[in-house]
Amino acid sequence: MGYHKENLKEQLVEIAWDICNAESWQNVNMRKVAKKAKVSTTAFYRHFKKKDDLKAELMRRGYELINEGRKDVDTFAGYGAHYIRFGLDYPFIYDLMFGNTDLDMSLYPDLEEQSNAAFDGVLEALKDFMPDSAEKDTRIKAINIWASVHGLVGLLRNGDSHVYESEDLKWIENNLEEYLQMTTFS
Amino acid sequence: MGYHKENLKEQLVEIAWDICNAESWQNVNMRKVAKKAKVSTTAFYRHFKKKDDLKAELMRRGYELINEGRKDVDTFAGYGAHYIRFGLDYPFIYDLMFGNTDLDMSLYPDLEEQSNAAFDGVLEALKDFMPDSAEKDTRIKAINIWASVHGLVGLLRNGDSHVYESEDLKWIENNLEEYLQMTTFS
DNA sequence: TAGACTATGTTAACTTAGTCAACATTAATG
DNA sequence: CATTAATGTTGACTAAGTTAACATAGTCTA
Repeated sequence: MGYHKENLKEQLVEIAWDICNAESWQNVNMRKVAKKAKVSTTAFYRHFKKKDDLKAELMRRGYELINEGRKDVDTFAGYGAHYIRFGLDYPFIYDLMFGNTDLDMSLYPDLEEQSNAAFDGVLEALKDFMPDSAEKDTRIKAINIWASVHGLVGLLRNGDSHVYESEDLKWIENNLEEYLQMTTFS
Repeated sequence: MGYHKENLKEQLVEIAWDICNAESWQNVNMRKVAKKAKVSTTAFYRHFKKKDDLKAELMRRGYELINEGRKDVDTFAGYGAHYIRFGLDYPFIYDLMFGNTDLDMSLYPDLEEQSNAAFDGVLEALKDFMPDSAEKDTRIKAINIWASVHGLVGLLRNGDSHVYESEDLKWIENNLEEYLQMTTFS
């Protein structure tokens, strides 16, 4: 309980992650985070330059988590399902990662790296899956899959509208692999 | 130049639209909007309950714009391209509409209506396009298209990453219809 | 080991932004 | 014309990000 904390930076990130994960990034603010860590509001600024740095770090960890998890996946559809489940399991972290255009990723190389790794994963897996396909076709396909996976998460999360809340979305959610087969390799 | 303005509410919305469209919603704030309209900061509150109401109105207009435009489209792929182009032509309005989970649409029925209309459009068009398909398959397909269209806009906008900024994205952007044919009806 | 340099925390305060309350003025209505 | 409703303004409050000045702890070297 000294004046200096054990590993404050890590603590702050974890607290912020927890709040963001539970309540969305909008509910993460310096004063709240600091209070939970039992330090002054501004202690944060000894470890980060600005709040955006914290955001970037949360995003980076999100990608890291996705990238780790996918090592266990073998089928391609299972792969897509893995991404979708991440979006459903960590909805607010997911928002931060993909619903966000205002952060300049090039300012955060570590983040950019994880982000690229995530997409590369799709591409590699797809190459294995359809080895005979022309290089370009494979890449276009990968883009399409990436795109539709992310779009789908959005739909699955917004069950409020007339059309989406139909049986269909529930069916899709419970049959992700089959859905991906259907739509990707029809 | 009286104390009362001609149609202040409309003016405020238009100013906000312009700022948002040019610089993103983050750069829209009451003081700036009020200044451009040459009224006091708080005049806004005579016409809206809170800032979110303004956001909802911009979103609603975005959907309206999309829904109007699609009446001119006939081919199905052209239809998808129409959505994608909207995302590219009005990137920040698009962000507001689709990169946003924190607004409870059910609080804004007019907005919800336009939003539903947008999705219904996809569904109807698809039914026309593949009339022989089973009802459910059509709906699933519509969801997939909706999802991938939105995901694609995100990719097309983030040309910063290694993988995305490849030729592929440029090719897709210039050949939206072909891309949609390729990936949707392969 | 003393002194000095660096890292890490704290306090107070500044700034921007959303919003409200009290008051002022114009418009509308009986 | 008098009252009321609508619309604007001023001033102020609050929340939140951030900075500057100061304080303490840890480290490293003479």
